[in-house]
Amino acid sequence: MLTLKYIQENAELIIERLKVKNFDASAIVQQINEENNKRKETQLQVDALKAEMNKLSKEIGMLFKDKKIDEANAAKSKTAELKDEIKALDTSFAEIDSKLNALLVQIPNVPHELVPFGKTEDDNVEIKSGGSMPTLYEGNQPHWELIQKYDIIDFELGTKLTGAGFPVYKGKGAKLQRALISFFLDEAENAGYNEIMPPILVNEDSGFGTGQLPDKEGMMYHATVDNLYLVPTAEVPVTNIYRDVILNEDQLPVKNMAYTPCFRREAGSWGAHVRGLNRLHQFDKVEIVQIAHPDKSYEILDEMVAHVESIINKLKLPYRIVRLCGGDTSFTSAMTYDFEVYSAAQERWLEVSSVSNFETYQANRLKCRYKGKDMKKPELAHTLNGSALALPRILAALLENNQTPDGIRIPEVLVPYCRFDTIK
RNA sequence: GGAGAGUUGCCGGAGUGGUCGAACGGGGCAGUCUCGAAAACUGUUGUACUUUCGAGUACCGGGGGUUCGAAUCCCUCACUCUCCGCCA
Repeated sequence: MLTLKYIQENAELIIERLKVKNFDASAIVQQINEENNKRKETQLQVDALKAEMNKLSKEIGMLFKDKKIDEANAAKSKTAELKDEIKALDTSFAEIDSKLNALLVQIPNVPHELVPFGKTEDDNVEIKSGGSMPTLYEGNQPHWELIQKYDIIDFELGTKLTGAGFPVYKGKGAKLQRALISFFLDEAENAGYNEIMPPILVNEDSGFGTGQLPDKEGMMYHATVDNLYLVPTAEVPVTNIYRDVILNEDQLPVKNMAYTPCFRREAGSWGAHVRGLNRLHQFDKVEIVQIAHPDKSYEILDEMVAHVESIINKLKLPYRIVRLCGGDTSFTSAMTYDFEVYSAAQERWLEVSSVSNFETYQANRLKCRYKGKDMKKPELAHTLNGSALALPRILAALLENNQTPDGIRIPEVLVPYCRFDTIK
């Protein structure tokens, strides 16, 4: 969420910029100002009363010490009224405070000035493309047919064991998953990221810290007996490592990566565009996460984009990078780049990575701060994350784009990991 | 799952009803000394909100309660440790 201070100092700018996200913030900003004024007023009163109470209590203590019991008891009787007043004001302060908080979490992150206006993905701006389009042979097939043909991924078996959207990877399909995960982790390691293997169940506080809770509760699987949530992305546990942490300025940037399975309930529709591997309830992903100095975060965003691009290049997939328009940029993000790879048999672009700078928006919820030598107070850090990469759609594109009448060719970089070069 | 003991600042650790945001030790930072360093000595060292910029308020695992007054007493939840049980 945005900080109160920032909202107060930049109300006009926020309202103007959020139009890019098609969000009218004017009413909420006004309500926030009103609540905040009430809050200040109440705090002023309650603090004064408490100060008086503290003073009285000390005096009573002294009187008892001096054995002036009667005087002490007289003073005691005076406190009752004060106590009631304090209690009442404390209650209304808490109410105002939670109202204010509820308002604050409703304002999306302010988009960066480069984020274009727009409502849907059609308004995203392509900033780069690369790789060469494959020309497939006559009779090529989409991946959902290929996986059956070579018996490497079994959706029906997954349905038997769990339900729709939980595929079973078999034989070379399973090995290919393992190979991709190892390859992605090694690439991230070479780029200076520290490997983390986090829990894949998280508590409520963590869900709140990265913004999945309270609003997007429906996206996560909930283990209700223990009140834990299955992670929708490694971003949640890995970013929450820094919840309530004050880092030293010289520790920045913190570069972590993690492989986890990801679980998404995805209540949305199921149709032609979400066939096969295009949308799953459980999938694998390697995530890169950075905690950055505010002055460096956009430089770092570019670095992260370059990292993802290098991986896709090594896999020799045709891709394009788009800067998301306001309408497509998520609630919490200030700027997001999406990577799409071309799926030749489906003849469409598949989103395989999303790299975002959240600036201080997540950090404010997390209370993730840094402090430098010459700083009086800690400041909020910037958080960034990106998929590097999500497996299923990469796999779909690899299978489709590399199919030949004699089988599916494995990209060279993966062969040492797979220890086979063709799926026949 | 059963029984018991705990949770205090950057770390260790004292504090069982009042002057405690908290002894003492370590660490960090600044200074003295030194060509420099070490040692020694001196000082300093949490976060948040409010502020008429003097200060005020809150925080000793979380929440609630008792009391004029709670780190300290009570309730509750979470976590940690020890023993028993179970177990990859």
